[in-house]
Amino acid sequence: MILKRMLHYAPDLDRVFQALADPGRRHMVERLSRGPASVSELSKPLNMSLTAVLQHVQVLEASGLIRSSKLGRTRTCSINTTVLRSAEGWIAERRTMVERNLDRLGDYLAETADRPDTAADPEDRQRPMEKP
Amino acid sequence: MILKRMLHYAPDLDRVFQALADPGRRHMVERLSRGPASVSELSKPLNMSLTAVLQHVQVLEASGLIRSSKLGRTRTCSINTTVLRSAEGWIAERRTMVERNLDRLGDYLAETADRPDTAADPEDRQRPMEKP
DNA sequence: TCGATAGTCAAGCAACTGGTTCAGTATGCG
DNA sequence: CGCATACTGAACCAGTTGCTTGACTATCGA
Repeated sequence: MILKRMLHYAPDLDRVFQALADPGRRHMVERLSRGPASVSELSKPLNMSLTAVLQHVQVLEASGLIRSSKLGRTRTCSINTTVLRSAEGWIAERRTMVERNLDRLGDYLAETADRPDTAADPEDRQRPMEKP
Repeated sequence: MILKRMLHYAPDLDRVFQALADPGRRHMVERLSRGPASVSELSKPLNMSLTAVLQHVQVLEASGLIRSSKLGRTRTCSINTTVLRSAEGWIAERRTMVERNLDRLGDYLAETADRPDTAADPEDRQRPMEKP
């Protein structure tokens, strides 16, 4: 087992989310999630110059989302699941935190309710301060 | 602010990931994941003008990640878990796709291996085309 | 060897971003 | 009332992004 770098490396979420914010780049990630591909393969469905596609590849690679290596004249790109997982993890942590707090609020409301005619749908608890 | 109704909307991943790409905005999301907050509360740890914070709030709200409503003179922001979940879902789908394909590749390699001295660490299968 | 293929580099450009300041408006409170 | 709070709007500005074109290098295959 190779324990090289990135064992406890803080992935650069700025760059990762920035990379995912472009539809063309998401398209590339989607394509690469089905297996490795060359730069020109990635460019085919994308209606832009190869130069532009290469720039997107560089953005994705700088974010760590993909890796690439050149063999002969073709550069082959593939996805790095680690970074994908860490972006997913950041969102998941915040989401579960929100849900946990909403549940607690729900419990609190249930406990202190004298008149139980209040809303019970958890989604409705997201705007708890809208009425005077 | 942006009162656009997005009821059965396809969440705009461009805007969502773009919103998450800024550390200040992620800080706000993190804060809001612990409960609703006003704009000036959000601004406190952020070392920038209130105007700037408000602009970030507008970006987050346009992405659907947060909602806000004004009561008296204070605007209270809260997180929308739905959009958070859809961003998480997009990443998760790609990640599981990658992992599924890596597993299939692993199985294939295991089946066709005459000499079983090849690497077994799944992470190493991410660069499968580096040899002629 | 020659031409097609695959990528790379550099420069330029319009649009977008993330901040600022200044000048408001509306509300809460003593 | 009068002052502080909390936000809002408009204008401006430097830096970044997402492309483009044109010139160039390197490799593959007949």
